[in-house]
Formats: sequence, C-alpha cells, structure tokens
Amino acid sequence: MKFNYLILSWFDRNKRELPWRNTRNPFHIWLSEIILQQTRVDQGKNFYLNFIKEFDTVKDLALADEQKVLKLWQGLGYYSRARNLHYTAQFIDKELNGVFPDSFIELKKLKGIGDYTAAAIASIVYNEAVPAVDGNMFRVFSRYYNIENDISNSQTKKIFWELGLEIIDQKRPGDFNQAVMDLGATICTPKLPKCDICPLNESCEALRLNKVLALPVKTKKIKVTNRFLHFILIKDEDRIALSKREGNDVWKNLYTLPMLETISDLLDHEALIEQSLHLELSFISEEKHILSHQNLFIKYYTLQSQSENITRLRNITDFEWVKLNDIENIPLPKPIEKFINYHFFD
DNA sequence: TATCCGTGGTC
DNA sequence: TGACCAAGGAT
Repeated sequence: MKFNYLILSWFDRNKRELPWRNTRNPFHIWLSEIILQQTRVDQGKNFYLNFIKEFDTVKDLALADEQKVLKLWQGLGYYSRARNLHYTAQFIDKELNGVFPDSFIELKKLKGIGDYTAAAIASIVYNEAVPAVDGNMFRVFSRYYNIENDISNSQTKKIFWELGLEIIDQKRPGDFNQAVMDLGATICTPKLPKCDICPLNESCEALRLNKVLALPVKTKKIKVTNRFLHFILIKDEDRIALSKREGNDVWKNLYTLPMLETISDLLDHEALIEQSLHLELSFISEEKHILSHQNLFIKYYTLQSQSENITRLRNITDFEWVKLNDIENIPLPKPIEKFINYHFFD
C-alpha cells in the first residue's frame, strides 16, 4: 500500500532517536507509553530516564513504596498514571508471577492501560497488528483520508480503529504505529504543519482540498472552573506541617501545606476565613496556578501566635510534621514544590 | 458517556 | 494572553 510504503520509508530515514527506541523490553515500552500519555517527548524524556535508573524491572517497581513512585513522578502531572503504574506492577508481580502480558486483549485488562497503550505495547513489543489510535493518528488519518467525523465524539474512535486495522502494516505494525506518531509530532502538526516536506503530500486528501488546518474536527471544549485555595505555612524548628491529599480530587496522594478552600473570591475572604475559623493569618503571597480544567487561585499564609492556633487548625484539616530534610522524599504538587523551595532551599 | 485528572509549550 | 494542544484512561 502506498501510505505504508511512504510513511515507513520516511520513518526509516527520519525517526527520532529516543531512549525507548531500540528496545523491546516490555517494562521499558510500557513505562514510556504511560509517561507519554498526554505528554510531549521533551517533557517526558528525563522522567523515563530517571525511572529506569531507579527501577530496572517490574519487580523493582512493585517492591517500591507508592510515595517513592509519586516522588519520581512529581512535576509530570496526571498522577493517577503513577498510581496505576505502581498498582499494575504489583499486580503483574503477584498475580501474573512477574510475567508481562503479551497480547492486546490481555494488556487491556491492566489498570492504566487502555486501547491506545495496549495497542502500542502489543505492536512494538509483540508485533501484533493493532493500530495505536492516539491524537497523532486522529490527525494524520483524518487529513490523509479527509475524515470529517468529530473526534470529540467517543464513537469516532471506533471508525479510526477500524480504518487502522485495515491499513496497518502487517509486517511492521510497531514501526507503522510509531511512524504515524512521529509524523504527527514533527510534520503533520496541529498548527503550522510542514506539508512541503511531508512524505505523504502527493496523496493527502486534506492538502489537495486545502483543508489541512480544518482537520481533525474537534468541537468540544473543556469547561474550566475556578477554585480558591488557602495554604498555611506552619513551621516548628526544623519541621513543617503537611497534609496528604485524599479522595478523588486533584493531586491525590500528594502532600500540600494544610489547606482551606473557599467557594468564591469574596473581596474580604481573608477576613472571612479568620472569623469563621478564629485563626489569625498573615498573608505571604499569592499566585494563579492553571490546571487543564481548573484555575487555582492560591494564597499562602502563616499563623500568628502559632501555638494557640495549631490545635484549632487540626480540628479542620489534618496534617503531620515533616522534617525539612525529609521533604526530598515527599511528593509535592508543582505550586507547593515551588513555594517550599523558595522559602527553604533556594 | 461526559467529565475529571497536571504541567508546560506555543502563538 | 487566553486558548489550544501533548503518545489517554478511569469512572
């Protein structure tokens, strides 16, 4: 097939040299695929190198504490990836006798591995001819074949899956999937695509119809909510108070300074907090931290007359004392990491 | 199934 | 500078 020949010969000449290329170690490929979910290569590369430096095998990862895994993941975001990675390593170690599943169907049963990741691992490591339907595949295929289905619609994924099953190279399925991803990341990009040097430019339908930038069609926009978070710095000699975040919310199982949340940005919300909780707070600084779907308006405070207020605070939000020297083992969200580094380590 | 889950880069 | 995007998955 023309598409396969063109993209594979382009891949053979232009593929990026990456740390997880030139290996078919399932643990390494799995780790790289989890790290790269919704994450650029430039951002994930060093995390991959740090992980394999720390964990050489699935068993090494399974035997580690979740906190250590989350600390290595600190700064990468989407922390459920790290929790599921750790959970699945323990599952493989205990329930599968350390044997990595070797088919798309079996891989998909693992926590944190969906259609895309199962196909990527199965094709790259085990030569199974299943298409890796990700954002790149949506873009490259929608443009090349002029597919106008809305990729925001979850039913659209099935159309691309079926098309991928037909097109995927039977002899080199792993290279085919990686070729589509490399082309999508470097040539067939969302903005400023390099159609003039694209190996597919003579047969690309979107280019012929002059609608490259109109594809893929994506209608849904994410809804962003505002949250107002108030973090309280409590220091006692060489220790500070930290709270482990629980429940299904952002930064689950990471640690922050003890926190209060208000539901609106009232002009006098500092005073409101102080009155309702009988805490005397001193403002330190503020910042806006943007998540994919939340704007976090963050303020930092210290407690006045600390000894009188700590007991009251403990009734509202639980916390534990952590020595500053032990912070290096505590997973922290980006804004808390920045705050602590600024005040204690820089 | 629509929504939730991070961070950094780009224009 | 705000909006969009980046090798998605769980619920």
